[in-house]
Amino acid sequence: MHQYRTHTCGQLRKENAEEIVKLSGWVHRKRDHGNLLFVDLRDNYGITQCVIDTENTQFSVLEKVRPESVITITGRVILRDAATINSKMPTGEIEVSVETVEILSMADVLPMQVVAESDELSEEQRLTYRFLDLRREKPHANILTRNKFIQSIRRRMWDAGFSEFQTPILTASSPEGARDFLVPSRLHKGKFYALPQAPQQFKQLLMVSGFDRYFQVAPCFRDEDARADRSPGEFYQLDIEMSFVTQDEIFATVEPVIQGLFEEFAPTSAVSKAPFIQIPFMESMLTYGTDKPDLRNPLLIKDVSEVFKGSDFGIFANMVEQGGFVRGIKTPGTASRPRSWFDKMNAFAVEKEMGGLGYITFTETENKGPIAKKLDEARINRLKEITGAGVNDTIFFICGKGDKVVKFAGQVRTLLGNELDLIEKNAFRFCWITDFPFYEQNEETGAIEFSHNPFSMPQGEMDALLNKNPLEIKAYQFDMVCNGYEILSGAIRNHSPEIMYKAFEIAGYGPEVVEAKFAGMLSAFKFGAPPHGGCAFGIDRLVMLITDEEYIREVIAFPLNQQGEDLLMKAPTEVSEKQLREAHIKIR
RNA sequence: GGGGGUGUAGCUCAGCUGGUUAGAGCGUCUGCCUGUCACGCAGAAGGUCGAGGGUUCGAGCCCCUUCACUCCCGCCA
Repeated sequence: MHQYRTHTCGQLRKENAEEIVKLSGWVHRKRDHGNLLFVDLRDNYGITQCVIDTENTQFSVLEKVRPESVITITGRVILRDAATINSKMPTGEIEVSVETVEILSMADVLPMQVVAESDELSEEQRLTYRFLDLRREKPHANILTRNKFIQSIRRRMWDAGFSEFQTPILTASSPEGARDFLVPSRLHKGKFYALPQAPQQFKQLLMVSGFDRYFQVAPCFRDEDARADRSPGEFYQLDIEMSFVTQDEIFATVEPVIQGLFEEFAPTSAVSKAPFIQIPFMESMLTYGTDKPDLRNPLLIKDVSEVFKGSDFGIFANMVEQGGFVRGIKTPGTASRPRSWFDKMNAFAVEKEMGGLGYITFTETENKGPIAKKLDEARINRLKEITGAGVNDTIFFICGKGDKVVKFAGQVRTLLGNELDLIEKNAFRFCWITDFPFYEQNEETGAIEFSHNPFSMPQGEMDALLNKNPLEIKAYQFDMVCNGYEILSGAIRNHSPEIMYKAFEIAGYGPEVVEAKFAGMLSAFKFGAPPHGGCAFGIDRLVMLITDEEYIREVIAFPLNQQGEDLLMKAPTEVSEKQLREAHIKIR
């Protein structure tokens, strides 16, 4: 019987000495000493050193084999001399003395070096020859980690009483949200399917169908541009939905899953313990200048507008008078920093077209900085009280108006945290962001629009829609954030047709629009719908966090490049006239 | 849609103020080498300097156009 191997290349140990074994794999490295040749043979499981000398007639065969060729070696396992043991390799105490060699697949001269560090290769090369790239240690390990991670997700979800479902890939274009990928219909001229941006409506329909606890490792498709932490085109999410739940019950269900996953896959890192802290959206925007706060950064933004109101520091006082604000960030122990450092911080603000970055520094003897002289002692004391600043500390000020400046304060917080090396190392810090506004006002048109997700339930339900200022209504809408990355988004859904009609009416849509857009959902909600809610984790982003990768491509086997192209398979591509004709498509 | 960066040997890059025949490391090929493990030593081949146009006595280098890749903003309910 033909056989490719008796062991893998990561398997043999000194206990196997004297066994006749057969190994198959890739030629990782060759070290040719003329009359003695070492070949490192590599497979998915490891590397084993094989050795042959000129007494064996197959020496010349092996000598001519190029790196990355696939070969089978038969030979005897021998113990290495003490002096030649390689303690860096799990198989380093033995080697295989080659008896026969079979070449299964000779490799051509390589277009890129497989034995190289990732950062020595260009993205273009790596993606064009992804099959070579994925042979390399780190990319290979990342994809296997992803496998184990998803395996663990499934086990944890099943253990928590969830069932896994599959929902359609060919579905209807959804009117809200991202751009759809469209698929033309052959049978229905002029009509299109869309790939799902998320299984949102289907998982809600499953709840109406009485399934109670749903999850799916769901492929999602959005025709939007890429970022370092956002794969273009497609990504996977852990999609979850539950019936008869409150927001707190969703939190309590999800927290142990995510905590457990991070403790399992990042065992040497500090991981937040459930329950995770909850930060209302408005508070997050004030204190962190973002709705994705990195809690590893200890710096906090405080509103100090009251201190400057009516003060002699005209720029700030006037801004507060005009409805603006002043925010302060205390940085501990920075009083002795040279002037050039403060200039550098200021330059950052100028670069962002934010005027500048004011500051007061407190020493034993004086309050330094141009702003300090304009404030009386009472105001200075109030500043110290609000920010917690004391001797040797500096307060940086951000002054202005509007959303852009709120976010700028967040950028300053991040900059200062990095500059002062205050970011907690080797830690995963989780929090919930809650109470997102249900509506927001379009800055240009003044129109009331959904700020997030029209499927979520407004807090206060119908009563709030009827009696509150729309801009003050919160949604049962939440995110989970880890180290500055949004890793989950979720909501308690709106399962009431009446509330849905009213919610859309406030956003300027009549019932005919709701019926046209969400016919299936509305129909389902009219025949007995359980209150339900759920959420979705970005799986790629989670794997990126646990593998400590900066780019999401590193944890996806075959990612598209930034232009949404597959350089290996050459997608997207033109198609034949016949295919176009059948799809009723004409290219302009 | 907008902004930044990069493009020189198969790969990763250097190339000064515009000036002789465009360099290095790795890889490839040839020769030597029986204990290496990023083996070593000697040698060789390998270039449309992304493409097109311009300025100049002279362009890898300056200018214009264009293409590709990459990062960011917009966008991502």
